[in-house]
Amino acid sequence: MEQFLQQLNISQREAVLYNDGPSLVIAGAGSGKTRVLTYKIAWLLKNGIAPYSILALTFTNKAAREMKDRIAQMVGETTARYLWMGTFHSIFSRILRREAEKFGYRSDFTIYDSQDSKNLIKAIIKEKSLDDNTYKPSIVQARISRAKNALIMPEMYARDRELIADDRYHKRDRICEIYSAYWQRCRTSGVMDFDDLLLYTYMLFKDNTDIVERYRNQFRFVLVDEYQDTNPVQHEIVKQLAEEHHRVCVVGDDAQSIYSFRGATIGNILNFQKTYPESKLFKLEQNYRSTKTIVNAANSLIEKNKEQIPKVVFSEKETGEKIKLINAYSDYEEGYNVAARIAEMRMLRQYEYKDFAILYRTNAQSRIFEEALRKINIPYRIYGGLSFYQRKEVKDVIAYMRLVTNPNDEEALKRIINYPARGIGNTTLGKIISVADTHRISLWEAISSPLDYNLNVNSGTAKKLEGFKGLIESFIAANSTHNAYELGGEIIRQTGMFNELHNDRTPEGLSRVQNVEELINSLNEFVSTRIEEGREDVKTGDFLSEISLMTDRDTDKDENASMVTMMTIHSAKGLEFKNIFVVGMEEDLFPSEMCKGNPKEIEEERRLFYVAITRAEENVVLTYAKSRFRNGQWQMFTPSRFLKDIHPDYIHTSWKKTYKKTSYSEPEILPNPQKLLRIEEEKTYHPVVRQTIGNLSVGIIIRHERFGRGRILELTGENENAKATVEFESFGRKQLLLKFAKFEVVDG
DNA sequence: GGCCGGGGCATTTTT
DNA sequence: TGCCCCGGCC
Repeated sequence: MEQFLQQLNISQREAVLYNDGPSLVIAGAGSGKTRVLTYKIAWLLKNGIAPYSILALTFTNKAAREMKDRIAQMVGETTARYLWMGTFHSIFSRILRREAEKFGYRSDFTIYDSQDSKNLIKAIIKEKSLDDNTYKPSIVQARISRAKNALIMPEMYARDRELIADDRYHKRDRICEIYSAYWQRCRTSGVMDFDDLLLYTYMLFKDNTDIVERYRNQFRFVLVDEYQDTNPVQHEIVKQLAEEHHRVCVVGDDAQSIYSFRGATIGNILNFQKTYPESKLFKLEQNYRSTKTIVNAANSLIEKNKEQIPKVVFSEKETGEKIKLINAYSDYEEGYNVAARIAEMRMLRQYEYKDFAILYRTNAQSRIFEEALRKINIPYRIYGGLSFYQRKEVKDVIAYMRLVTNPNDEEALKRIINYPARGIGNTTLGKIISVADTHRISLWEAISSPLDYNLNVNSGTAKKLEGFKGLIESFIAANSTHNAYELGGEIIRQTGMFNELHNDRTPEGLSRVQNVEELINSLNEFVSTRIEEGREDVKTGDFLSEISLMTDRDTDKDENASMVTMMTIHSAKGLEFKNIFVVGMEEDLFPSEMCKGNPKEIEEERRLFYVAITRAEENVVLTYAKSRFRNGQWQMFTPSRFLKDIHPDYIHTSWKKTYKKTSYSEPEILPNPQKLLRIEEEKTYHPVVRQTIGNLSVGIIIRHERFGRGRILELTGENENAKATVEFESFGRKQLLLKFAKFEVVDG
């Protein structure tokens, strides 16, 4: 136990050990924030606190998973698995499913992603014959989302003077009406959008004393990561849960709050001590990531912000090199400079490609760097863009699965009612929507009983609708006998999607086939993992509730591949690289033009710059161009005001260093990076032998079909229930049900 | 129902 | 400039 605490510095240890009341842990960049959280949880567990009485909330699945894995290593998988650890959205959707009937939902409600929400909003705007230029779906969506995050229901919106006045000022005074219709439609469809998952949780707790009491009693400790990014609902829910015992620990860094545009309120962390007057404040100020120069430069920058919790981040690492500033005449040249610099640093100082990241303010900037890197054969990887689950063909299959789980799901139904084409066009769909709207029923109900609701279509169309209905019903029936993987296969075959996709021989068509195959594979993996863990029925609904809250970032595997990383600064938060290039350091680009004249937003941009710099361990290179081609025309730019915010002592300006083109070999075009990404690990085939407990003993090495090499730590149970606890080299500790587990013995 | 072309437009996006 | 969305046409 003592040794365990030795691994922490004094302030980390104090933060870990204080658990009697509310605490605020202000964790400077690179100061071991996650470490404090994991050790705190491990400490509680080692002191006999039951895992299910600890609630730990994060913002990404990845963060939750990584933390859980680390805790599992410290206290064992069997304990860690019962922790309530996950994203706000996944934890609360779990609670909402349990309590669904309390607020008029079914426990198998489906979830709209942002695109679904936007589509529905767009549809409502159209149905109301509003001009979609004044009522831009994205703006309306943002406004509704903002309202939900601020606990404002439609009827409250209508009474809110400020909101109404603001909408009127922008000539959008019917937003409130759209909001109300959107709310109603989601309810009729039995779906929730991301914001609903939080809002309904809040209402559930507010309106049902017995329920909130139950969870308050269960969650004796509440921990929240990245508190600077919470919005008002999240803040309120945490308050509801910690109401009685006040054992709440929030961790974050106000200097890294960069999501206010999505409704995050930095005030939550700034005012935490007012919310909980008896709270203790812990500051983690030692940065273990970066050189002194980088930390000092970042400090000198963030000093320029007014609103912040005072702290002095310091580094005990070497001084390191100054930050480099490179200018260029054009964006094209900027790209060239960066590529050349990377090549040079790699050659001269033995860096690998994966030690570099290029960070930019907007995704549009990536192209020029892609080209530049490609020309001199530097492998790269771009984050951002369309995620796997957002691809059309993947969403189509998932839409069927959603409809099976919840036939009332409007957006899922609209998506596939005529895909693959079955002669149900927009006219028919329009009629269905209008009938459904007048009777306040779902589209599915309108289709199911066309006569009851006077759905006025000709007999041919009626037949087609019946056929569609029959198809979905057959899937629903199959869902009770088939697992998620089997049903997935049924869906792509029975609908004709399989054939349709395979007939398309174009490269795009092939990639669509691949994507659908990947989805089916992941279904297979999902099902078999759970069966191995001893679960019996693994249904489509289980799969959906997991993946609807997942993003691409959770899927990617090949983190070892040595490539230069390119991404927006926003998506770089939480990551670290040896060398960071922050590019496009120009006024109107960074800080963004949109922030002009708004000091609060400029401060947020400055925090964004702070995040960018503090990603670096060893070197920071800042670049800017005097002109760039943007929005179809050449524009002149001046250097960003943020460059002057860094104390000049920490910057070395290397004006216009010219790299001779001849010093690099002739451009050989690299394969398309998308392809590079797709190259899968070479799969070696291992004969799969079903094992019984008799063949195994503690200590032997096995190779599992998916988890790879691992050592058996424990064997329990007999026959049908025989289980092995295995410590895998790259997947950590797992429990396998021998009846299903696929592995071979490597070393007896 | 699918394809083509014109017009409008153009931050950031953990779920 | 390039992408996306919509509407018109076959």
